[in-house]
Amino acid sequence: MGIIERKEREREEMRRLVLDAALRLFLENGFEKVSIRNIADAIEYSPATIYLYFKDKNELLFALHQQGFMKMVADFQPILHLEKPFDKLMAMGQAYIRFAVENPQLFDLMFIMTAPMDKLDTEQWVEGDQAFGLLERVVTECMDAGIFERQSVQVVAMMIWSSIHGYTALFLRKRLGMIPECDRHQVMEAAFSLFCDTLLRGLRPENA
Amino acid sequence: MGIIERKEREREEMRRLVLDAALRLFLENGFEKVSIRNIADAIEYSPATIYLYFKDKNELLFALHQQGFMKMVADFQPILHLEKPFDKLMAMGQAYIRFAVENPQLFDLMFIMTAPMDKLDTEQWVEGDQAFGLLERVVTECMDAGIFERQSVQVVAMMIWSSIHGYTALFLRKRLGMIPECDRHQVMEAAFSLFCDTLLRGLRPENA
DNA sequence: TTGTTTTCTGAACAGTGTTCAGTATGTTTG
DNA sequence: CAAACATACTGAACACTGTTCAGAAAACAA
Repeated sequence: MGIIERKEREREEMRRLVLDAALRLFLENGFEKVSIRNIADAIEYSPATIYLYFKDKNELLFALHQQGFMKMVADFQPILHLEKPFDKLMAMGQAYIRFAVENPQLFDLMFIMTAPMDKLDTEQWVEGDQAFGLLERVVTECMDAGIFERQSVQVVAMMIWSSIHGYTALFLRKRLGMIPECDRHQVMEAAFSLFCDTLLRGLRPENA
Repeated sequence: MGIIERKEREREEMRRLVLDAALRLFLENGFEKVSIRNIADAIEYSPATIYLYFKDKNELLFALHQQGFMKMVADFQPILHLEKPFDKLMAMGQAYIRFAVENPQLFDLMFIMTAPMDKLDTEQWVEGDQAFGLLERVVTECMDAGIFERQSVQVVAMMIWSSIHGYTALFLRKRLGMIPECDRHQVMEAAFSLFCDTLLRGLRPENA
């Protein structure tokens, strides 16, 4: 009786249909301007149907947030094959920023919007955990290579992630109005590069 | 003819009445759950009346965002009288984080939400400019005191602000799920303190 | 073909931001 | 003082939103 398996498959296809349409609309029009009714129209179903496959809008957003993480992890993959640990670290920072600039809506969903996070609350955030794990691994490599002084990997990774995230969050939410439009890109790059230098100098072992 | 002046004053009082009620409701119930109608009910006016004093909801949010900056600048005032420049810098960082934790709604409005920012767009963001100026001044003092190597004040200030902002933004938007609840506070503090040390070591003049 | 289960939908509910004609109030002028 | 004007306010409506649910339609089982 493969019939229940086919049903399961059809169910998954329907979820995909909804998610693909939703993502397309979100990327086209931004989040504020896309409603359940819009998505339903796009796939030619009734709005009520969507609620047969997603508990509510937040669950739909959370599914897209997961998709965003899959894309991000895929984007990061090539970096992990670089040789020098510190180059890896810098490349990851740049990739993070680039991901945010090129996929602002996804990034928003992944790291800024509250909505998709409301459903899990105190529960473990596996997507974030996985991505953070990547960073921790590279930090560990930097320590193993003697580039960073040995100390809590978690704390160092946290500091680095926060710093990179800060730039991107402020940029995406248009909080860089104090820097003239024309200089902005330059200042951002300079600040990133300064951060890398500062890390290198500030975290290196004392006897180096 | 002080009559038009009185009208002007009454107009300002009405704006205050709306803003005070709005802020109270926002702090009580969060942003998502407060509507123009709620605010109108609270001050016992019709919803339409609010539109005589604010162009739309975004303008109201922007006014509250300004109020948030006034509070923040006031909170920062005592710090500016500290003696050692680097102590000032650290105190500012801590004050920024503390402000965010103690006034999450205001902070949201000031630095995260897109809504209040939509109205000015490319225009100058005077509130942010002013606050950023405070930071730039302290960074300059650190350079003058020989604690930091001389370089672009703007870039250094940018780097520091971004880093501190990163922590708070991730924390407020519940993106620290990979750190167990119990350790979180500890890790955050450790990361902040590590950042201060890293700055000190990474930005000090070469010959020191 | 009948009965049962699953999948879907129209219509409604309670809410949102916003507009506007019309009323009520306050101010100025003849 | 009364008429004319200006300002302040509101009820009702518009076009939306997320969400629910009784009942129609389709798919499956006997």
